[in-house]
Amino acid sequence: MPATFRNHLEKFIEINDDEYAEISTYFTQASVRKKENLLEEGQICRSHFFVLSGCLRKFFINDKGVEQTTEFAIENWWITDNMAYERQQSTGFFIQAVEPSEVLVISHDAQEALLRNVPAMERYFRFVYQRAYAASQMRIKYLYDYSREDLYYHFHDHYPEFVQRIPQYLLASFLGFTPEYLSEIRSKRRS
Amino acid sequence: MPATFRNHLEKFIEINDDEYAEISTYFTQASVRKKENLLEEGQICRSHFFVLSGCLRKFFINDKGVEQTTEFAIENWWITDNMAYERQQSTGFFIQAVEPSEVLVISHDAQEALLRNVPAMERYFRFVYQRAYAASQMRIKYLYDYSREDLYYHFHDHYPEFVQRIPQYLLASFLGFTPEYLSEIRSKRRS
DNA sequence: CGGTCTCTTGACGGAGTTCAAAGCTAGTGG
DNA sequence: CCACTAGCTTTGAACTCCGTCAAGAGACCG
Repeated sequence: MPATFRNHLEKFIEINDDEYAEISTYFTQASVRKKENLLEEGQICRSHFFVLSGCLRKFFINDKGVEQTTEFAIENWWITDNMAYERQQSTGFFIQAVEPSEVLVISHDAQEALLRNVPAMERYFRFVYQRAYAASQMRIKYLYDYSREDLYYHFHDHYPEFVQRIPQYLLASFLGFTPEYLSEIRSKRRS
Repeated sequence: MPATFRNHLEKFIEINDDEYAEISTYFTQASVRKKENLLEEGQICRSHFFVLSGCLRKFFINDKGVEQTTEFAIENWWITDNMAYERQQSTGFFIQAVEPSEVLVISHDAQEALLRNVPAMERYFRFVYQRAYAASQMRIKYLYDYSREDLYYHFHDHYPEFVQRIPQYLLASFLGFTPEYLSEIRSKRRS
């Protein structure tokens, strides 16, 4: 496994060479092409993905047949359908590469074993979920607090490099409105 | 500390009497009256609350001066402003008792020490945050997928005892719309 | 170059908000 | 135990944000 993952782990926990060697045995690595799916609606959600490079998104298809993006994952983020993963049930989501990406993959069984056998990883994942939960709570606050227009400007100012990186229609999908309305917002400020 | 907390812990981890005795030393217990605040906007968020009985809610006040409820916590749920708690920063939220409640309180410092000294609690909190994160993700999905009316019926069918328990205007606030609109929705079905 | 994918523009419609006022309910004190 | 008040819920009218639909203009890739 690439050194970037070890560096990432060491931001949270201390590990020695032996431990890292053991941790490595639980993961596999995969390359995904743009638009390739790592998870599809109806499948059992067996894997948890860690993004080494590139960008993934999670989306579902609503009753009008429109893709609704609920999450992006870039370098050093974990992504899966956590509810379906935890219960090993079928998912309502797709996980797709927005860019060509490199990911680490761990199966649910492997993750359980890893947590049992390497206690430091309990601590690591406690941090990961704690931060993810806190971020998710703030996201919910913004969804309540901001208008669609405000959401766009907030995201635009907070993650400018991200707005550069992904197409507008995915950004609109993530922010919960239509590409047409995003276009309207952008034209307002230009004038 | 009441046995209900030990029962709750033992759904996730195994602990013996000595461990439970140690765990107990990190917590204090508090009674809160209806409408009493456990946290107020502008304060440093120092505590994490576990609800033994009763019901708490978390809300913020938006730019129009309206209270927006983002979360309820009933028996066996944890609640705090996780982002502010983690960073020991000032919060933008209030946490208030909806009903007379009994809570366990742990400070940030105490929680850190507890996690260091009782490894089983790393595992416990990993579970807690993992589930909370998964639930939060599903909540976000619903916010994207459902109309306000659908949100009401979804909540109504999924947590009927909860709809009984809390006043309508808090439910409207939690679902992200006005009491007037909730009233309109309800009158539709009655006819 | 040709075709498909992405972004823009404008007209119209509908879900949900705002404001105001009146009815209802529940807690409180006398 | 009743009466009063404050807080909660309902109703209706006007308004706004944002979605839908349709059509055109760029832009990217083979």
